Amino acid sequence: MDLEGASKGMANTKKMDYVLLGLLSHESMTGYEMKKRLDTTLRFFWGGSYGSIYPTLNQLEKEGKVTKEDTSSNGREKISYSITEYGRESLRDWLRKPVEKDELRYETLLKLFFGNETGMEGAKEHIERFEEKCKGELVVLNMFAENLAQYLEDDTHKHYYLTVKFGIKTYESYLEWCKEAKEQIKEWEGK
Amino acid sequence: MDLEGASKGMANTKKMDYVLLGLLSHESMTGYEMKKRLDTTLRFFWGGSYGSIYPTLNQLEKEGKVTKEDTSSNGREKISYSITEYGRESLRDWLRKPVEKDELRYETLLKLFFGNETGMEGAKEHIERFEEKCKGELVVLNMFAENLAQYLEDDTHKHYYLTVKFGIKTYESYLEWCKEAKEQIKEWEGK
DNA sequence: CTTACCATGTAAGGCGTTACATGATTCA
DNA sequence: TGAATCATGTAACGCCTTACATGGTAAG
Repeated sequence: MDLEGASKGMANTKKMDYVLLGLLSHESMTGYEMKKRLDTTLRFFWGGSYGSIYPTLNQLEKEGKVTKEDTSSNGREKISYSITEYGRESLRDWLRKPVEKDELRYETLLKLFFGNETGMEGAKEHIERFEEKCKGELVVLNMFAENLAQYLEDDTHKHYYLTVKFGIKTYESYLEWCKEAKEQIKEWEGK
Repeated sequence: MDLEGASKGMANTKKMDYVLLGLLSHESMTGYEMKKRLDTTLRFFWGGSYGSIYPTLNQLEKEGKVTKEDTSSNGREKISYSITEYGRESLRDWLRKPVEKDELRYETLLKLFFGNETGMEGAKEHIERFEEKCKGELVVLNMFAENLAQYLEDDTHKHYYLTVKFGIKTYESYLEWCKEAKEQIKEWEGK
Protein backbone atom coordinates (compact mmCIF):
# COMPACT_ATOMS: atom_id res chain seq x y z
CA MET A 1 0.00 0.00 0.00
CA ASP A 2 1.17 3.35 -0.97
CA LEU A 3 -0.59 6.10 0.85
CA GLU A 4 2.02 8.66 -0.06
CA GLY A 5 1.47 7.87 -3.71
CA ALA A 6 5.05 7.14 -4.67
CA SER A 7 5.86 4.73 -7.43
CA LYS A 8 7.49 6.17 -10.49
CA GLY A 9 7.98 9.37 -12.40
CA MET A 10 6.87 11.02 -9.22
CA ALA A 11 9.01 13.39 -7.27
CA ASN A 12 6.47 15.39 -5.33
CA THR A 13 7.39 18.30 -7.44
CA LYS A 14 3.94 19.83 -7.28
CA LYS A 15 3.83 23.17 -5.55
CA MET A 16 0.32 24.33 -6.41
CA ASP A 17 -0.97 22.91 -3.11
CA TYR A 18 1.25 25.25 -1.15
CA VAL A 19 0.64 28.21 -3.40
CA LEU A 20 -3.12 27.95 -2.82
CA LEU A 21 -2.68 27.20 0.86
CA GLY A 22 -0.41 30.23 1.07
CA LEU A 23 -2.97 32.50 -0.55
CA LEU A 24 -5.67 31.20 1.78
CA SER A 25 -3.39 31.79 4.76
CA HIS A 26 -3.76 35.49 3.97
CA GLU A 27 -7.52 35.43 3.55
CA SER A 28 -10.40 33.26 2.36
CA MET A 29 -11.26 33.57 -1.31
CA THR A 30 -12.61 31.87 -4.43
CA GLY A 31 -10.67 29.91 -7.03
CA TYR A 32 -11.27 32.71 -9.47
CA GLU A 33 -9.71 35.19 -7.09
CA MET A 34 -6.68 32.93 -6.57
CA LYS A 35 -6.16 32.86 -10.30
CA LYS A 36 -6.18 36.64 -10.32
CA ARG A 37 -3.52 36.73 -7.62
CA LEU A 38 -1.36 34.39 -9.65
CA ASP A 39 -1.77 36.67 -12.64
CA THR A 40 -0.93 39.87 -10.80
CA THR A 41 0.90 39.63 -7.50
CA LEU A 42 2.73 36.35 -8.07
CA ARG A 43 3.20 36.49 -11.80
CA PHE A 44 6.83 37.56 -11.59
CA PHE A 45 7.86 34.31 -10.00
CA TRP A 46 4.97 31.84 -10.25
CA GLY A 47 2.01 30.92 -12.43
CA GLY A 48 -0.92 28.56 -12.79
CA SER A 49 -4.14 27.96 -14.73
CA TYR A 50 -7.71 27.08 -13.80
CA GLY A 51 -7.00 23.56 -14.97
CA SER A 52 -4.59 23.14 -12.10
CA ILE A 53 -6.27 25.38 -9.52
CA TYR A 54 -9.76 23.86 -9.27
CA PRO A 55 -8.68 20.20 -9.15
CA THR A 56 -6.04 21.05 -6.53
CA LEU A 57 -8.64 22.85 -4.44
CA ASN A 58 -10.84 19.75 -4.43
CA GLN A 59 -7.87 17.60 -3.49
CA LEU A 60 -7.02 19.95 -0.62
CA GLU A 61 -10.58 19.72 0.64
CA LYS A 62 -10.47 15.92 0.59
CA GLU A 63 -7.25 16.09 2.59
CA GLY A 64 -8.90 18.36 5.13
CA LYS A 65 -6.57 21.26 4.45
CA VAL A 66 -9.26 23.66 3.24
CA THR A 67 -13.03 23.98 3.68
CA LYS A 68 -15.59 25.06 1.12
CA GLU A 69 -18.43 27.44 1.72
CA ASP A 70 -21.11 28.23 -0.79
CA THR A 71 -21.38 32.00 -0.93
CA SER A 72 -23.45 32.23 -4.10
CA SER A 73 -25.61 35.33 -4.28
CA ASN A 74 -28.46 36.12 -6.64
CA GLY A 75 -27.85 33.06 -8.76
CA ARG A 76 -24.17 33.64 -9.34
CA GLU A 77 -22.21 30.59 -8.29
CA LYS A 78 -19.49 31.31 -5.79
CA ILE A 79 -17.43 29.07 -3.55
CA SER A 80 -15.30 30.58 -0.87
CA TYR A 81 -12.37 28.53 0.39
CA SER A 82 -10.79 28.78 3.82
CA ILE A 83 -7.65 27.18 5.22
CA THR A 84 -7.99 24.80 8.17
CA GLU A 85 -5.59 24.50 11.08
CA TYR A 86 -4.30 21.28 9.55
CA GLY A 87 -3.79 23.09 6.26
CA ARG A 88 -1.86 25.82 8.04
CA GLU A 89 0.40 23.24 9.68
CA SER A 90 1.01 21.62 6.34
CA LEU A 91 1.92 25.01 4.87
CA ARG A 92 4.29 25.80 7.73
CA ASP A 93 6.01 22.42 7.37
CA TRP A 94 6.68 23.15 3.74
CA LEU A 95 7.81 26.71 4.39
CA ARG A 96 10.40 25.51 6.87
CA LYS A 97 11.90 22.99 4.46
CA PRO A 98 14.80 24.16 2.33
CA VAL A 99 13.99 25.25 -1.22
CA GLU A 100 14.23 22.42 -3.72
CA LYS A 101 14.48 24.29 -6.97
CA ASP A 102 14.79 27.79 -8.34
CA GLU A 103 14.37 27.66 -12.05
CA LEU A 104 14.91 30.11 -14.84
CA ARG A 105 13.95 29.27 -18.42
CA TYR A 106 14.62 32.15 -20.74
CA GLU A 107 13.98 31.47 -24.38
CA THR A 108 15.66 34.80 -25.05
CA LEU A 109 18.96 33.38 -23.78
CA LEU A 110 18.47 30.22 -25.79
CA LYS A 111 17.99 32.21 -28.99
CA LEU A 112 20.92 34.39 -28.11
CA PHE A 113 23.14 31.42 -27.39
CA PHE A 114 22.42 29.80 -30.75
CA GLY A 115 22.30 33.15 -32.48
CA ASN A 116 25.41 32.78 -34.61
CA GLU A 117 23.21 30.79 -36.97
CA THR A 118 21.35 33.98 -37.86
CA GLY A 119 24.01 36.56 -37.08
CA MET A 120 24.47 39.45 -34.66
CA GLU A 121 21.62 41.38 -36.22
CA GLY A 122 19.15 38.79 -34.99
CA ALA A 123 20.73 38.77 -31.56
CA LYS A 124 20.38 42.51 -31.34
CA GLU A 125 16.68 42.31 -32.16
CA HIS A 126 16.05 39.78 -29.42
CA ILE A 127 17.92 41.93 -26.93
CA GLU A 128 15.87 44.97 -27.88
CA ARG A 129 12.58 43.16 -27.56
CA PHE A 130 13.68 41.83 -24.19
CA GLU A 131 14.66 45.35 -23.13
CA GLU A 132 11.23 46.72 -23.95
CA LYS A 133 9.50 43.99 -22.01
CA CYS A 134 11.71 44.60 -18.98
CA LYS A 135 10.98 48.31 -19.03
CA GLY A 136 7.27 47.54 -18.93
CA GLU A 137 7.63 45.11 -16.06
CA LEU A 138 9.70 47.59 -14.11
CA VAL A 139 6.96 50.21 -14.33
CA VAL A 140 4.49 47.76 -12.84
CA LEU A 141 6.87 46.61 -10.11
CA ASN A 142 7.72 50.16 -9.11
CA MET A 143 4.03 50.93 -8.77
CA PHE A 144 3.62 47.88 -6.56
CA ALA A 145 6.54 48.97 -4.39
CA GLU A 146 5.21 52.51 -3.98
CA ASN A 147 1.79 51.27 -2.96
CA LEU A 148 3.21 48.71 -0.57
CA ALA A 149 5.54 51.19 1.12
CA GLN A 150 2.46 52.70 2.77
CA TYR A 151 1.37 49.50 4.45
CA LEU A 152 4.58 48.11 5.83
CA GLU A 153 3.29 47.72 9.38
CA ASP A 154 1.60 44.54 8.18
CA ASP A 155 3.87 41.50 8.17
CA THR A 156 2.24 40.03 5.08
CA HIS A 157 3.03 43.23 3.22
CA LYS A 158 6.62 43.15 4.42
CA HIS A 159 7.15 39.77 2.79
CA TYR A 160 5.40 40.89 -0.33
CA TYR A 161 7.58 44.00 -0.39
CA LEU A 162 10.79 41.96 -0.28
CA THR A 163 9.74 39.94 -3.31
CA VAL A 164 8.82 43.09 -5.23
CA LYS A 165 12.23 44.52 -4.39
CA PHE A 166 13.75 41.35 -5.77
CA GLY A 167 11.89 41.87 -9.01
CA ILE A 168 12.98 45.49 -9.29
CA LYS A 169 16.63 44.61 -8.64
CA THR A 170 16.69 41.90 -11.25
CA TYR A 171 14.84 43.81 -13.96
CA GLU A 172 17.15 46.74 -13.42
CA SER A 173 20.14 44.48 -13.86
CA TYR A 174 18.56 42.99 -16.99
CA LEU A 175 18.31 46.50 -18.43
CA GLU A 176 21.95 47.18 -17.60
CA TRP A 177 22.91 43.97 -19.31
CA CYS A 178 20.90 44.90 -22.40
CA LYS A 179 22.74 48.20 -22.62
CA GLU A 180 26.15 46.60 -22.17
CA ALA A 181 25.40 43.76 -24.56
CA LYS A 182 24.36 46.18 -27.28
CA GLU A 183 27.54 48.20 -26.71
CA GLN A 184 29.60 45.06 -26.87
CA ILE A 185 28.01 44.06 -30.16
CA LYS A 186 28.65 47.51 -31.61
CA GLU A 187 32.28 47.18 -30.57
CA TRP A 188 32.57 43.78 -32.22
CA GLU A 189 31.03 45.19 -35.35
CA GLY A 190 33.89 47.66 -35.40
CA LYS A 191 31.59 50.62 -34.84
CA MET B 1 -6.22 15.20 -41.30
CA ASP B 2 -3.93 17.04 -39.10
CA LEU B 3 -0.36 16.87 -40.22
CA GLU B 4 0.70 19.64 -37.90
CA GLY B 5 -0.61 17.64 -34.98
CA ALA B 6 -2.89 20.23 -33.47
CA SER B 7 -6.01 19.24 -31.61
CA LYS B 8 -6.07 20.02 -27.93
CA GLY B 9 -3.86 20.76 -24.98
CA MET B 10 -1.21 21.41 -27.54
CA ALA B 11 0.53 24.72 -27.96
CA ASN B 12 3.76 23.77 -29.64
CA THR B 13 5.48 24.64 -26.44
CA LYS B 14 8.26 22.13 -26.89
CA LYS B 15 11.67 23.65 -27.33
CA MET B 16 13.89 20.61 -26.98
CA ASP B 17 13.94 20.17 -30.77
CA TYR B 18 15.59 23.54 -31.20
CA VAL B 19 17.92 23.11 -28.27
CA LEU B 20 19.32 19.91 -29.77
CA LEU B 21 19.36 21.36 -33.27
CA GLY B 22 21.19 24.37 -31.86
CA LEU B 23 23.83 22.23 -30.18
CA LEU B 24 24.32 20.26 -33.39
CA SER B 25 24.64 23.49 -35.37
CA HIS B 26 27.88 24.03 -33.44
CA GLU B 27 29.23 20.53 -33.94
CA SER B 28 28.19 16.90 -34.31
CA MET B 29 27.93 14.97 -31.08
CA THR B 30 26.22 12.15 -29.16
CA GLY B 31 23.09 12.37 -27.05
CA TYR B 32 25.22 11.87 -23.97
CA GLU B 33 27.35 14.83 -24.91
CA MET B 34 24.27 16.99 -25.46
CA LYS B 35 23.09 16.15 -21.98
CA LYS B 36 26.46 17.28 -20.64
CA ARG B 37 26.12 20.59 -22.45
CA LEU B 38 22.71 21.09 -20.91
CA ASP B 39 24.18 20.37 -17.50
CA THR B 40 27.14 22.74 -17.85
CA THR B 41 26.98 25.43 -20.51
CA LEU B 42 23.20 25.85 -20.69
CA ARG B 43 22.25 25.00 -17.16
CA PHE B 44 21.78 28.62 -16.11
CA PHE B 45 18.87 29.08 -18.44
CA TRP B 46 17.79 25.69 -19.77
CA GLY B 47 17.62 22.03 -18.79
CA GLY B 48 16.63 18.59 -19.99
CA SER B 49 16.91 14.90 -19.21
CA TYR B 50 17.80 11.78 -21.21
CA GLY B 51 14.13 10.91 -21.20
CA SER B 52 13.46 13.91 -23.40
CA ILE B 53 16.73 13.99 -25.35
CA TYR B 54 16.84 10.53 -26.92
CA PRO B 55 13.20 10.41 -28.04
CA THR B 56 13.50 13.92 -29.51
CA LEU B 57 16.64 12.90 -31.38
CA ASN B 58 14.79 10.01 -33.00
CA GLN B 59 11.92 12.28 -33.89
CA LEU B 60 14.33 14.76 -35.49
CA GLU B 61 15.86 11.99 -37.55
CA LYS B 62 12.46 10.90 -38.83
CA GLU B 63 11.79 14.50 -39.81
CA GLY B 64 15.07 14.63 -41.71
CA LYS B 65 16.54 17.35 -39.52
CA VAL B 66 19.44 15.27 -38.21
CA THR B 67 21.34 12.21 -39.39
CA LYS B 68 22.70 9.39 -37.27
CA GLU B 69 26.09 7.81 -37.65
CA ASP B 70 27.27 4.79 -35.74
CA THR B 71 30.68 5.67 -34.36
CA SER B 72 30.97 2.80 -31.88
CA SER B 73 34.53 1.82 -31.13
CA ASN B 74 35.82 -1.32 -29.43
CA GLY B 75 32.38 -2.43 -28.39
CA ARG B 76 31.28 0.81 -26.83
CA GLU B 77 28.04 1.93 -28.38
CA LYS B 78 28.16 5.44 -29.72
CA ILE B 79 25.86 7.35 -32.06
CA SER B 80 26.99 10.64 -33.47
CA TYR B 81 24.30 13.03 -34.64
CA SER B 82 24.73 15.69 -37.30
CA ILE B 83 22.40 18.46 -38.40
CA THR B 84 21.11 18.46 -42.00
CA GLU B 85 20.59 21.52 -44.18
CA TYR B 86 16.85 21.14 -43.60
CA GLY B 87 17.46 21.00 -39.85
CA ARG B 88 19.52 24.16 -40.07
CA GLU B 89 16.74 25.95 -41.92
CA SER B 90 14.27 24.84 -39.32
CA LEU B 91 16.54 26.15 -36.57
CA ARG B 92 16.99 29.50 -38.34
CA ASP B 93 13.22 29.87 -38.79
CA TRP B 94 12.73 29.41 -35.08
CA LEU B 95 15.59 31.73 -34.16
CA ARG B 96 14.09 34.52 -36.24
CA LYS B 97 10.69 34.24 -34.56
CA PRO B 98 10.06 36.41 -31.52
CA VAL B 99 10.50 34.79 -28.12
CA GLU B 100 7.30 33.26 -26.80
CA LYS B 101 8.08 32.93 -23.14
CA ASP B 102 10.74 33.79 -20.59
CA GLU B 103 9.91 32.09 -17.37
CA LEU B 104 11.22 32.35 -13.86
CA ARG B 105 10.00 30.00 -11.12
CA TYR B 106 11.74 30.67 -7.87
CA GLU B 107 10.54 28.63 -4.95
CA THR B 108 12.66 30.90 -2.78
CA LEU B 109 10.39 33.82 -3.64
CA LEU B 110 7.31 31.72 -3.02
CA LYS B 111 8.50 30.77 0.45
CA LEU B 112 9.48 34.35 1.10
CA PHE B 113 6.12 35.66 -0.05
CA PHE B 114 4.18 33.37 2.26
CA GLY B 115 6.80 33.68 4.98
CA ASN B 116 4.70 35.57 7.51
CA GLU B 117 3.26 32.18 8.42
CA THR B 118 6.63 31.19 9.89
CA GLY B 119 8.05 34.62 10.71
CA MET B 120 10.99 36.75 9.63
CA GLU B 121 13.48 34.27 11.05
CA GLY B 122 12.46 31.73 8.45
CA ALA B 123 12.62 34.32 5.70
CA LYS B 124 16.15 35.22 6.73
CA GLU B 125 17.24 31.60 6.53
CA HIS B 126 15.89 31.22 3.01
CA ILE B 127 17.64 34.41 1.95
CA GLU B 128 20.93 33.19 3.38
CA ARG B 129 20.71 29.84 1.69
CA PHE B 130 19.90 31.60 -1.56
CA GLU B 131 22.87 33.89 -1.06
CA GLU B 132 25.27 30.98 -0.65
CA LYS B 133 23.98 29.30 -3.78
CA CYS B 134 24.36 32.50 -5.78
CA LYS B 135 27.94 32.96 -4.63
CA GLY B 136 28.76 29.48 -5.85
CA GLU B 137 27.13 30.06 -9.23
CA LEU B 138 28.97 33.33 -9.63
CA VAL B 139 32.33 31.63 -9.17
CA VAL B 140 31.49 29.20 -11.97
CA LEU B 141 30.18 31.92 -14.27
CA ASN B 142 33.22 34.10 -13.75
CA MET B 143 35.43 31.19 -14.66
CA PHE B 144 33.41 30.65 -17.83
CA ALA B 145 33.75 34.33 -18.72
CA GLU B 146 37.50 34.40 -18.18
CA ASN B 147 38.01 31.34 -20.34
CA LEU B 148 35.73 32.64 -23.05
CA ALA B 149 37.40 36.04 -23.17
CA GLN B 150 40.37 34.37 -24.87
CA TYR B 151 38.37 33.01 -27.76
CA LEU B 152 36.16 35.89 -28.74
CA GLU B 153 37.18 35.87 -32.40
CA ASP B 154 34.76 32.98 -32.81
CA ASP B 155 31.16 34.07 -33.34
CA THR B 156 29.77 31.10 -31.43
CA HIS B 157 31.85 32.13 -28.45
CA LYS B 158 30.64 35.71 -28.70
CA HIS B 159 27.04 34.59 -28.29
CA TYR B 160 28.00 32.28 -25.48
CA TYR B 161 29.88 35.14 -23.83
CA LEU B 162 26.81 37.39 -23.89
CA THR B 163 24.72 34.78 -22.09
CA VAL B 164 27.42 34.26 -19.47
CA LYS B 165 27.54 38.01 -18.93
CA PHE B 166 23.80 37.91 -18.41
CA GLY B 167 24.24 35.29 -15.72
CA ILE B 168 26.93 37.26 -13.95
CA LYS B 169 24.86 40.46 -14.00
CA THR B 170 21.82 38.78 -12.55
CA TYR B 171 23.60 36.78 -9.87
CA GLU B 172 25.42 39.91 -8.79
CA SER B 173 22.12 41.71 -8.47
CA TYR B 174 20.69 38.77 -6.53
CA LEU B 175 23.55 39.13 -4.05
CA GLU B 176 22.91 42.85 -3.71
CA TRP B 177 19.26 42.11 -3.05
CA CYS B 178 20.18 39.53 -0.39
CA LYS B 179 22.31 42.10 1.39
CA GLU B 180 19.64 44.78 1.23
CA ALA B 181 16.86 42.42 2.22
CA LYS B 182 18.79 41.30 5.29
CA GLU B 183 19.43 44.92 6.24
CA GLN B 184 15.77 45.74 5.76
CA ILE B 185 14.76 42.87 8.03
CA LYS B 186 17.22 43.99 10.68
CA GLU B 187 15.74 47.47 10.49
CA TRP B 188 12.22 46.12 10.88
CA GLU B 189 13.34 44.10 13.85
CA GLY B 190 14.23 47.43 15.43
CA LYS B 191 17.98 46.95 15.65
C1' DC C 1 38.46 -4.72 -8.09
C1' DT C 2 35.70 -1.12 -7.66
C1' DT C 3 34.27 3.44 -8.64
C1' DA C 4 33.44 6.73 -11.89
C1' DC C 5 32.28 7.76 -16.27
C1' DC C 6 30.76 6.76 -21.16
C1' DA C 7 26.66 5.56 -23.58
C1' DT C 8 21.77 4.45 -25.02
C1' DG C 9 17.33 3.95 -24.24
C1' DT C 10 12.23 2.88 -22.23
C1' DA C 11 8.07 2.92 -19.06
C1' DA C 12 5.17 4.95 -15.82
C1' DG C 13 3.11 8.50 -14.39
C1' DG C 14 2.74 13.19 -12.50
C1' DC C 15 2.10 17.95 -13.97
C1' DG C 16 0.03 21.61 -16.27
C1' DT C 17 -1.81 24.03 -20.23
C1' DT C 18 -5.29 24.86 -23.72
C1' DA C 19 -9.63 24.57 -25.26
C1' DC C 20 -14.09 23.61 -24.34
C1' DA C 21 -18.53 24.09 -21.82
C1' DT C 22 -21.76 26.86 -19.27
C1' DG C 23 -24.08 30.57 -17.29
C1' DA C 24 -24.90 34.90 -14.57
C1' DT C 25 -24.10 39.93 -13.87
C1' DT C 26 -22.47 44.54 -14.70
C1' DC C 27 -21.60 48.37 -17.41
C1' DA C 28 -21.47 51.20 -21.47
C1' DT D 1 -27.81 44.55 -26.63
C1' DG D 2 -23.35 43.35 -26.53
C1' DA D 3 -18.87 43.12 -24.33
C1' DA D 4 -16.31 42.43 -20.30
C1' DT D 5 -15.95 40.28 -16.08
C1' DC D 6 -17.33 37.01 -12.48
C1' DA D 7 -17.34 32.18 -11.68
C1' DT D 8 -16.68 26.98 -11.90
C1' DG D 9 -15.18 23.20 -13.87
C1' DT D 10 -13.61 19.05 -17.23
C1' DA D 11 -11.32 16.55 -21.19
C1' DA D 12 -7.49 15.79 -23.99
C1' DC D 13 -3.21 15.77 -24.55
C1' DG D 14 1.62 17.24 -24.69
C1' DC D 15 5.74 17.54 -21.89
C1' DC D 16 9.14 16.09 -18.85
C1' DT D 17 11.31 13.78 -15.00
C1' DT D 18 12.44 9.75 -12.41
C1' DA D 19 13.60 5.31 -12.13
C1' DC D 20 14.73 1.38 -14.34
C1' DA D 21 17.50 -1.52 -17.52
C1' DT D 22 21.92 -2.57 -19.66
C1' DG D 23 26.65 -2.84 -20.67
C1' DG D 24 31.29 -1.22 -21.81
C1' DT D 25 35.85 1.26 -20.46
C1' DA D 26 39.30 3.94 -17.78
C1' DA D 27 41.59 5.05 -13.74
C1' DG D 28 43.04 4.54 -9.09
